[in-house]
Amino acid sequence: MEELTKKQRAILDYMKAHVAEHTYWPSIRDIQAKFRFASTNAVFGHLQALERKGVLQRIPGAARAYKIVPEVLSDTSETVIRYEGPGDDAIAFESVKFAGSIAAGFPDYTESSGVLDAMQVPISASSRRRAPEAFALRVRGDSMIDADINDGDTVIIEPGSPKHGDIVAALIDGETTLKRLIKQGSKVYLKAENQNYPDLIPTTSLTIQGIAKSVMKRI
Amino acid sequence: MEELTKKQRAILDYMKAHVAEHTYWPSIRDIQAKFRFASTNAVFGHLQALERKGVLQRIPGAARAYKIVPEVLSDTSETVIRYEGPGDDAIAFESVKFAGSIAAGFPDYTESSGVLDAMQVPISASSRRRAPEAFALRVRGDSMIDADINDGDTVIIEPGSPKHGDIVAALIDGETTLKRLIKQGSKVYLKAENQNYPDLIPTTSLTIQGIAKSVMKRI
DNA sequence: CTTGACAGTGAACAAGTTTTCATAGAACAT
DNA sequence: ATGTTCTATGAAAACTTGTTCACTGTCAAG
Repeated sequence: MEELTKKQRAILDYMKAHVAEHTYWPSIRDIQAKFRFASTNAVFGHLQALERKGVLQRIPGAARAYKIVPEVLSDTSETVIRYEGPGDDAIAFESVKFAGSIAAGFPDYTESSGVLDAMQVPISASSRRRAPEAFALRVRGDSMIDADINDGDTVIIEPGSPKHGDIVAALIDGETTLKRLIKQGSKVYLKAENQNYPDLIPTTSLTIQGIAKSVMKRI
Repeated sequence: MEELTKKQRAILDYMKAHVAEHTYWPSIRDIQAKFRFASTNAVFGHLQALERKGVLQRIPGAARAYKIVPEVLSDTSETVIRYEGPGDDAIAFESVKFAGSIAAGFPDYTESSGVLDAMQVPISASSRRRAPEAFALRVRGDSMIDADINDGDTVIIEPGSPKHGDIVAALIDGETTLKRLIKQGSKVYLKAENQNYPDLIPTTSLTIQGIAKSVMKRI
């Protein structure tokens, strides 16, 4: 996989975050405005690059229509969580969506062939202790084993303002990961609950998608 | 909340499914094609109705851009599990009855069979499709701590034929308890996952209410 | 019978959006 | 020096999409 440039990375992150927040993709003009481009074609070029590099799939001619190609993990694979729904195969739903989240985002999705690891998938609210925008994620990797969150577990994420020490789902450098949030003065970074993993210092941007409120384990 | 007509429900479901599958919303013409409308305005009217009834929120001026208003389960609903319909609907989360608490320590009476609450769990948490009779129990006591099931946890119980070694919710001597099921030849008894607790040998009868498939913990 | 709500057709329009074309500076390897 | 790649501008073309308008039919309530 070709490396992404910083700008491409940032644009991809923005697109993912946009879907996570709004449940629909940004238009080229939305991206243009966000990054203060003077021309839509600047964005267009980046999108072409992202598609050429295989991380983004555009639907020709359709507005606000994309698919995310799951990013390949490096050997030092961090714990990456994948949204319950818009996953590749494993689980019914998405999304959100969706979470896929779409699905997605959004309430009530299952099963998805498309992958979208930035889509919020609200659980239909019935329980009073869960926010309507909560969504579920499946955990991959073992970077949180000291917090007793293991590979294959399902984590329920709720949006909100994270405090120091909260375990959060965060979008950092293009990957969604589950880590403990550390706030030290002006410094903010992510910490794995596993001695073998280094801290994650955000280089470009850090987007907190929600706080892990509970974890579900298969017996 | 106003009732949705059949067509409106179908369109809303289609839209949700579309997002779940593609990660982006359908255009009006996509919907038109799906339902064989001769005019886009037919769809337009339905979308207006969906928005007026408060289940869908359109983003003015933006293409393929919507938000779903989470549908709240009615309190009077006796339905325990919501399944995805045959192709039309796709639901990621199903709700299970909350059947009170269960003693993981010394046997204790269950709080009758009264349903206290309904919680929603991801389908993936246990099997791909949960048995319709699944229910949730809150754990009290510490007799299963070696199996990492602690006081305050919530376990999802599914009816079924328990195998040796399964953790089961059992009615023994008139009390419901959570223990590991041991089958040794003709002998069947319950074993706590805590050295401080003795085995439970059934004196009169032993009724297995279900198998614990997954456990949910607050973080 | 009439009224009104609901559902739909068919055509056209306006805005949103993607895509193409022409051009150009900066960084960089050859 | 020279060509290539990446990034970007500016404008326009082409297509997609949401929206509006005029009109028709159905069905139940008044």
